[in-house]
Amino acid sequence: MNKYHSISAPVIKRLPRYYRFLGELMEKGVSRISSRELSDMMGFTASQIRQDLNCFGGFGQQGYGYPVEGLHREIAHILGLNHSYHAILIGAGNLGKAVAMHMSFEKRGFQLIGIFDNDPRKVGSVMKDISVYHTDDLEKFCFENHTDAAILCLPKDAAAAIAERLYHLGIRNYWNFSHYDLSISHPDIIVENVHLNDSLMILCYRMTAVQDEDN
Amino acid sequence: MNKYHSISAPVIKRLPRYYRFLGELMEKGVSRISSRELSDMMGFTASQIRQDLNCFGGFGQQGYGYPVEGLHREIAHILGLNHSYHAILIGAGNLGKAVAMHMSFEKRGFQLIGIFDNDPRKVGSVMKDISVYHTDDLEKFCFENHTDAAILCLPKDAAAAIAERLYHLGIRNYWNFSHYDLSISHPDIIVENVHLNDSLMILCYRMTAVQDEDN
DNA sequence: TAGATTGTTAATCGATTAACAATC
DNA sequence: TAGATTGTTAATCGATTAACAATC
Repeated sequence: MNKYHSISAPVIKRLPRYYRFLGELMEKGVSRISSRELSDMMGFTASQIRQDLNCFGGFGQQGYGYPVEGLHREIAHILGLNHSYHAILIGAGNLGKAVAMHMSFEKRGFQLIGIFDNDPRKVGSVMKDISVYHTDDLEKFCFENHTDAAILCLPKDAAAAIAERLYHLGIRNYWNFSHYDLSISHPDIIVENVHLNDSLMILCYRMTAVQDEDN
Repeated sequence: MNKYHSISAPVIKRLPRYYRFLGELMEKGVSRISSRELSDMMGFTASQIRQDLNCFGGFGQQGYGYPVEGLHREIAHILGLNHSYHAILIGAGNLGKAVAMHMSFEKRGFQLIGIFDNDPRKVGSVMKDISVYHTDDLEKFCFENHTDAAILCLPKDAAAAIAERLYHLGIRNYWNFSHYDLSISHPDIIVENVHLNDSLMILCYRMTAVQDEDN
């Protein structure tokens, strides 16, 4: 059984933010911090910060606060950043290329081990030391290389078919940039979605809502 | 006063998803749908769907359901997708290029009117019919062109200084891909964050949590 | 009219905030 | 010891779900 049994989604979503702020504090040479000070920095209440951290253990010390470096390390461990999950990326278009080049996978618990595309002009090239293979070779590659997760950077129509093949290959973890809804067909998979369109529409809504207010 | 006064964040976040599913139903030629059927498709409860929609008005009909096309159009309007907000994009690296090329801004209430970068090799080029300018010309451009929003696709260190300049130019709406926390300094701005690192870490957490469970 | 399904109120559930005793 | 701040329980707040009357 997971030692952090059934942590609620809102708490988990805040963990990376804690991790980020603690990292910044470390860079600034701050060695200890109280929930109150963190609260001022981050915009969460001090109470919430203490509640969140206590889901995982008592990392602080009464009358003193939290040790910045220790807490940073603890959260890294909670997030599982010490892992090196093998990930493949499907779709080497603009978005796939950006994800491959831009992300520090190693710092986030992953290692990118292969990139796939069905454009013959891209196949055989190398991005960030990683070879681009043809999607036809997906099965071959996955038999030869243990693969933990797939990153989907392809259009919706292509995503459905590829997802089916990946599932069949035993891959159960997905970072999904496509607009295809993975979790509908297979309930036993873990999907983290990045829906850029949704995000942009939410910005549009908020801009519009404020404008209406002014009238 | 906004006619959709104080809609809660969870409801707003679900709107783009409704919009997406209704669009798919339209493509399939479905003309009406009940909250129950939508519930099965989308994984929300029927009750929640009815509650959500009723925040904005009674779009359904008892005994019949919701008209797919009408509801789709209504949600587009609620989201403000009929607008054409002028947006500029700062940072034409891999990520910025992907965002510029990949997104259908027009369908999401925006129009991309300029791209900025400080790399002289990029300045003067054209991406998707949009010119790339030097960041030095930001002020000049914004004086000459009405600008509603800025898309930040640059590294954290650069983001802080640029954000300050943009704020000074009167830009209050941001789609932020950088790891710089905009909202801290200026509380009067609207920021929609896309934190890819956070998203990847959450995937890592969930993969790790499941693994621990198995032991 | 009878069946279906919404709109809406009431009940439940969960997350956040407040308060304070424990303790460094 | 006195002051500060955590860990934790209790109170509040808000979101989701259930139920059902209204009505197409």
